Amino acid sequence: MVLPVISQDISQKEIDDMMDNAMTASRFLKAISHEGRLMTLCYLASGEKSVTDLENLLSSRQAAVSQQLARLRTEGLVEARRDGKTIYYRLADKRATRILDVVYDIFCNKA
Amino acid sequence: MVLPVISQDISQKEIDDMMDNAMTASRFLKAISHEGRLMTLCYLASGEKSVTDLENLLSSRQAAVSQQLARLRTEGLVEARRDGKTIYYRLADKRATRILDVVYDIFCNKA
DNA sequence: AAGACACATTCACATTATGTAATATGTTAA
DNA sequence: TTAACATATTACATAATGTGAATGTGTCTT
Repeated sequence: MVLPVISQDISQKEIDDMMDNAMTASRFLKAISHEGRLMTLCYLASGEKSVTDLENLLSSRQAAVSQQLARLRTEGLVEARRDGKTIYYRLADKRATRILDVVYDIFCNKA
Repeated sequence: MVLPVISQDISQKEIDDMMDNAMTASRFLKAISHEGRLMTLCYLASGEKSVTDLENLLSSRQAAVSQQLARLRTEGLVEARRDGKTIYYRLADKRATRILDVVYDIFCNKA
Protein backbone atom coordinates (compact mmCIF):
# COMPACT_ATOMS: atom_id res chain seq x y z
CA MET A 1 0.00 0.00 0.00
CA VAL A 2 1.54 3.22 -1.17
CA LEU A 3 -1.18 5.49 0.11
CA PRO A 4 -0.38 7.14 3.41
CA VAL A 5 -2.41 6.86 6.54
CA ILE A 6 -4.08 10.16 7.25
CA SER A 7 -4.55 10.66 10.92
CA GLN A 8 -7.61 12.28 12.44
CA ASP A 9 -5.56 15.22 13.66
CA ILE A 10 -4.32 16.18 10.24
CA SER A 11 -3.53 19.90 10.21
CA GLN A 12 -5.33 22.43 8.07
CA LYS A 13 -2.15 23.12 6.13
CA GLU A 14 -1.81 19.45 5.30
CA ILE A 15 -5.39 19.39 4.19
CA ASP A 16 -4.81 22.42 2.00
CA ASP A 17 -1.79 20.82 0.36
CA MET A 18 -3.80 17.67 -0.15
CA MET A 19 -6.56 19.72 -1.74
CA ASP A 20 -4.10 21.38 -4.09
CA ASN A 21 -2.82 18.03 -5.20
CA ALA A 22 -6.37 16.76 -5.55
CA MET A 23 -7.24 19.66 -7.81
CA THR A 24 -4.27 19.02 -10.06
CA ALA A 25 -4.96 15.31 -10.17
CA SER A 26 -8.64 15.94 -10.75
CA ARG A 27 -7.94 18.17 -13.72
CA PHE A 28 -5.64 15.56 -15.15
CA LEU A 29 -8.05 12.69 -14.60
CA LYS A 30 -10.92 14.63 -16.13
CA ALA A 31 -8.81 15.14 -19.21
CA ILE A 32 -8.45 11.41 -19.70
CA SER A 33 -11.92 10.42 -18.46
CA HIS A 34 -13.60 10.59 -21.81
CA GLU A 35 -14.05 7.51 -23.96
CA GLY A 36 -12.79 9.18 -27.07
CA ARG A 37 -9.80 10.77 -25.41
CA LEU A 38 -9.02 7.56 -23.59
CA MET A 39 -9.16 5.58 -26.84
CA THR A 40 -7.00 8.23 -28.45
CA LEU A 41 -4.35 8.09 -25.78
CA CYS A 42 -4.38 4.33 -25.82
CA TYR A 43 -4.01 4.33 -29.58
CA LEU A 44 -1.21 6.88 -29.47
CA ALA A 45 0.65 4.61 -27.11
CA SER A 46 1.38 2.53 -30.23
CA GLY A 47 3.05 5.49 -31.88
CA GLU A 48 2.04 8.72 -33.52
CA LYS A 49 -1.19 8.88 -35.52
CA SER A 50 -2.81 11.36 -37.85
CA VAL A 51 -6.14 12.98 -37.13
CA THR A 52 -7.67 10.92 -39.91
CA ASP A 53 -6.40 7.73 -38.29
CA LEU A 54 -8.14 8.80 -35.10
CA GLU A 55 -11.34 9.69 -36.93
CA ASN A 56 -11.47 6.15 -38.25
CA LEU A 57 -10.66 4.58 -34.93
CA LEU A 58 -13.25 6.59 -33.07
CA SER A 59 -15.85 6.63 -35.84
CA SER A 60 -16.48 10.22 -35.02
CA ARG A 61 -16.49 13.40 -37.00
CA GLN A 62 -13.46 15.44 -37.78
CA ALA A 63 -14.50 18.40 -35.69
CA ALA A 64 -15.18 16.29 -32.63
CA VAL A 65 -11.83 14.55 -32.90
CA SER A 66 -10.03 17.85 -33.38
CA GLN A 67 -11.73 19.26 -30.33
CA GLN A 68 -10.74 16.34 -28.14
CA LEU A 69 -7.21 16.64 -29.44
CA ALA A 70 -7.27 20.34 -28.62
CA ARG A 71 -8.23 19.47 -25.08
CA LEU A 72 -5.43 16.94 -24.81
CA ARG A 73 -3.00 19.49 -26.24
CA THR A 74 -4.12 22.13 -23.78
CA GLU A 75 -3.47 19.74 -20.94
CA GLY A 76 -0.08 18.90 -22.36
CA LEU A 77 -0.90 15.24 -22.78
CA VAL A 78 -0.17 15.15 -26.48
CA GLU A 79 1.91 17.09 -28.96
CA ALA A 80 1.45 17.58 -32.66
CA ARG A 81 3.79 17.60 -35.62
CA ARG A 82 2.86 18.67 -39.10
CA ASP A 83 4.04 16.77 -42.15
CA GLY A 84 2.57 18.32 -45.24
CA LYS A 85 -1.18 18.36 -44.98
CA THR A 86 -1.18 15.78 -42.26
CA ILE A 87 -0.79 16.42 -38.57
CA TYR A 88 0.56 13.67 -36.42
CA TYR A 89 -0.12 13.43 -32.71
CA ARG A 90 1.95 11.67 -30.12
CA LEU A 91 1.88 11.18 -26.37
CA ALA A 92 3.77 13.86 -24.50
CA ASP A 93 3.20 13.13 -20.84
CA LYS A 94 4.72 10.27 -18.94
CA ARG A 95 2.08 10.59 -16.26
CA ALA A 96 -0.54 9.76 -18.86
CA THR A 97 1.36 6.67 -19.87
CA ARG A 98 1.67 5.52 -16.29
CA ILE A 99 -2.03 5.87 -15.62
CA LEU A 100 -2.91 4.33 -18.96
CA ASP A 101 -0.84 1.28 -18.13
CA VAL A 102 -2.88 0.67 -15.02
CA VAL A 103 -6.19 1.51 -16.64
CA TYR A 104 -5.40 -0.82 -19.49
CA ASP A 105 -4.45 -3.57 -17.13
CA ILE A 106 -7.65 -3.20 -15.14
CA PHE A 107 -10.18 -2.66 -17.90
CA CYS A 108 -8.67 -4.41 -20.89
CA ASN A 109 -6.54 -7.21 -19.57
CA LYS A 110 -9.12 -7.72 -16.88
CA ALA A 111 -6.38 -9.65 -15.19
CA MET B 1 5.34 -0.87 -21.44
CA VAL B 2 2.17 -2.77 -20.79
CA LEU B 3 0.07 -1.10 -23.44
CA PRO B 4 -0.29 -3.11 -26.61
CA VAL B 5 0.71 -1.96 -30.04
CA ILE B 6 -2.39 -1.36 -32.10
CA SER B 7 -1.74 -1.99 -35.74
CA GLN B 8 -3.25 0.10 -38.50
CA ASP B 9 -5.29 -2.82 -39.74
CA ILE B 10 -7.11 -3.32 -36.47
CA SER B 11 -10.49 -4.95 -37.15
CA GLN B 12 -13.80 -3.30 -36.43
CA LYS B 13 -14.59 -5.94 -33.85
CA GLU B 14 -11.38 -5.17 -32.02
CA ILE B 15 -12.21 -1.49 -32.15
CA ASP B 16 -15.66 -2.20 -30.76
CA ASP B 17 -14.22 -4.23 -27.89
CA MET B 18 -11.76 -1.45 -27.23
CA MET B 19 -14.60 1.05 -27.20
CA ASP B 20 -16.57 -1.05 -24.73
CA ASN B 21 -13.60 -1.15 -22.40
CA ALA B 22 -13.05 2.56 -22.89
CA MET B 23 -16.63 3.27 -21.88
CA THR B 24 -16.31 1.25 -18.72
CA ALA B 25 -12.99 2.81 -17.86
CA SER B 26 -14.31 6.24 -18.69
CA ARG B 27 -17.24 5.84 -16.35
CA PHE B 28 -14.95 4.70 -13.61
CA LEU B 29 -12.44 7.50 -14.13
CA LYS B 30 -15.17 10.13 -14.21
CA ALA B 31 -16.34 8.85 -10.85
CA ILE B 32 -12.95 9.52 -9.30
CA SER B 33 -12.14 12.69 -11.29
CA HIS B 34 -13.61 15.11 -8.83
CA GLU B 35 -11.50 16.82 -6.22
CA GLY B 36 -13.86 16.06 -3.42
CA ARG B 37 -14.39 12.46 -4.37
CA LEU B 38 -10.68 12.00 -4.93
CA MET B 39 -9.90 13.46 -1.50
CA THR B 40 -12.57 11.25 -0.05
CA LEU B 41 -11.19 8.09 -1.59
CA CYS B 42 -7.70 9.02 -0.57
CA TYR B 43 -8.85 9.65 2.97
CA LEU B 44 -10.79 6.41 3.09
CA ALA B 45 -7.63 4.57 2.14
CA SER B 46 -6.60 5.22 5.75
CA GLY B 47 -9.62 3.37 7.03
CA GLU B 48 -13.33 3.99 7.35
CA LYS B 49 -14.58 7.49 8.09
CA SER B 50 -17.90 9.04 9.06
CA VAL B 51 -19.67 11.60 6.91
CA THR B 52 -18.83 14.23 9.50
CA ASP B 53 -15.14 13.37 9.24
CA LEU B 54 -15.38 13.91 5.52
CA GLU B 55 -17.26 17.17 5.93
CA ASN B 56 -14.38 18.47 8.01
CA LEU B 57 -11.73 17.22 5.66
CA LEU B 58 -13.39 18.67 2.60
CA SER B 59 -14.66 21.83 4.28
CA SER B 60 -17.86 21.37 2.40
CA ARG B 61 -21.48 21.17 3.35
CA GLN B 62 -23.19 18.06 4.48
CA ALA B 63 -25.45 17.83 1.47
CA ALA B 64 -22.58 18.12 -0.96
CA VAL B 65 -20.58 15.45 0.81
CA SER B 66 -23.57 13.13 0.95
CA GLN B 67 -24.16 13.61 -2.74
CA GLN B 68 -20.62 12.76 -3.68
CA LEU B 69 -20.80 9.74 -1.41
CA ALA B 70 -24.00 8.70 -3.15
CA ARG B 71 -22.20 8.87 -6.43
CA LEU B 72 -19.34 6.76 -5.12
CA ARG B 73 -21.82 4.28 -3.71
CA THR B 74 -23.66 4.04 -7.00
CA GLU B 75 -20.41 3.26 -8.75
CA GLY B 76 -19.59 0.67 -6.15
CA LEU B 77 -16.42 2.39 -5.08
CA VAL B 78 -17.42 2.71 -1.44
CA GLU B 79 -19.73 0.94 0.98
CA ALA B 80 -21.44 2.23 4.06
CA ARG B 81 -22.07 0.82 7.50
CA ARG B 82 -24.32 2.34 10.09
CA ASP B 83 -23.36 2.48 13.73
CA GLY B 84 -26.02 4.30 15.68
CA LYS B 85 -26.50 7.74 14.22
CA THR B 86 -23.21 7.64 12.43
CA ILE B 87 -22.58 6.14 9.02
CA TYR B 88 -19.10 4.97 8.22
CA TYR B 89 -17.80 4.69 4.71
CA ARG B 90 -15.02 2.48 3.45
CA LEU B 91 -13.37 1.69 0.14
CA ALA B 92 -15.00 -1.19 -1.66
CA ASP B 93 -13.23 -1.47 -4.96
CA LYS B 94 -9.72 -2.73 -5.44
CA ARG B 95 -9.54 -1.03 -8.82
CA ALA B 96 -9.97 2.30 -7.08
CA THR B 97 -7.14 1.50 -4.72
CA ARG B 98 -4.86 0.55 -7.58
CA ILE B 99 -5.51 3.75 -9.49
CA LEU B 100 -5.26 5.82 -6.33
CA ASP B 101 -1.85 4.38 -5.61
CA VAL B 102 -0.57 5.62 -8.94
CA VAL B 103 -2.37 8.96 -8.75
CA TYR B 104 -1.00 9.51 -5.28
CA ASP B 105 2.49 8.66 -6.38
CA ILE B 106 2.30 11.04 -9.34
CA PHE B 107 0.56 14.01 -7.78
CA CYS B 108 1.44 13.81 -4.11
CA ASN B 109 4.80 12.11 -3.90
CA LYS B 110 5.76 13.95 -7.07
CA ALA B 111 8.48 11.36 -7.22
C1' DA C 1 -43.41 10.65 22.35
C1' DA C 2 -40.36 14.74 21.49
C1' DG C 3 -36.22 16.82 20.41
C1' DA C 4 -31.67 16.50 18.75
C1' DC C 5 -28.38 14.51 15.88
C1' DA C 6 -26.30 12.33 11.61
C1' DC C 7 -27.13 11.64 7.21
C1' DA C 8 -29.86 11.27 2.61
C1' DT C 9 -32.67 13.06 -0.88
C1' DT C 10 -35.01 16.34 -3.78
C1' DC C 11 -35.54 20.48 -6.33
C1' DA C 12 -34.06 24.56 -8.65
C1' DC C 13 -30.30 26.68 -10.65
C1' DA C 14 -25.64 27.52 -12.47
C1' DT C 15 -21.74 25.59 -14.74
C1' DT C 16 -19.41 22.69 -17.72
C1' DA C 17 -18.88 19.29 -21.32
C1' DT C 18 -20.00 17.52 -25.66
C1' DG C 19 -21.53 17.21 -30.35
C1' DT C 20 -22.90 19.32 -34.91
C1' DA C 21 -22.64 22.55 -38.57
C1' DA C 22 -20.38 26.01 -40.65
C1' DT C 23 -16.34 28.32 -41.60
C1' DA C 24 -11.41 29.30 -41.40
C1' DT C 25 -6.40 28.04 -41.92
C1' DG C 26 -2.45 25.90 -43.83
C1' DT C 27 -0.52 22.84 -47.51
C1' DT C 28 -0.06 20.60 -51.80
C1' DA C 29 -0.87 19.80 -56.68
C1' DA C 30 -2.45 21.17 -61.14
C1' DT D 1 -3.83 30.96 -58.63
C1' DT D 2 -7.26 27.73 -57.94
C1' DA D 3 -8.97 23.52 -56.26
C1' DA D 4 -8.69 19.94 -53.10
C1' DC D 5 -7.28 18.10 -48.88
C1' DA D 6 -6.26 17.80 -43.77
C1' DT D 7 -7.10 19.94 -39.76
C1' DA D 8 -8.63 23.79 -36.51
C1' DT D 9 -11.88 26.91 -34.72
C1' DT D 10 -16.23 29.10 -33.78
C1' DA D 11 -21.07 29.36 -32.69
C1' DC D 12 -24.81 27.16 -31.08
C1' DA D 13 -27.87 23.60 -28.95
C1' DT D 14 -28.14 19.99 -25.65
C1' DA D 15 -26.87 17.04 -22.02
C1' DA D 16 -24.39 16.06 -17.90
C1' DT D 17 -22.67 17.55 -13.57
C1' DG D 18 -22.21 20.19 -9.47
C1' DT D 19 -24.13 23.33 -5.74
C1' DG D 20 -27.23 25.23 -2.20
C1' DA D 21 -31.56 25.25 0.24
C1' DA D 22 -35.01 22.84 2.04
C1' DT D 23 -36.88 18.74 3.60
C1' DG D 24 -37.04 13.75 4.71
C1' DT D 25 -35.39 9.45 7.29
C1' DG D 26 -33.42 6.78 10.88
C1' DT D 27 -31.42 6.67 15.61
C1' DC D 28 -30.50 8.06 20.16
C1' DT D 29 -31.64 10.35 24.54
C1' DT D 30 -34.74 11.97 27.81
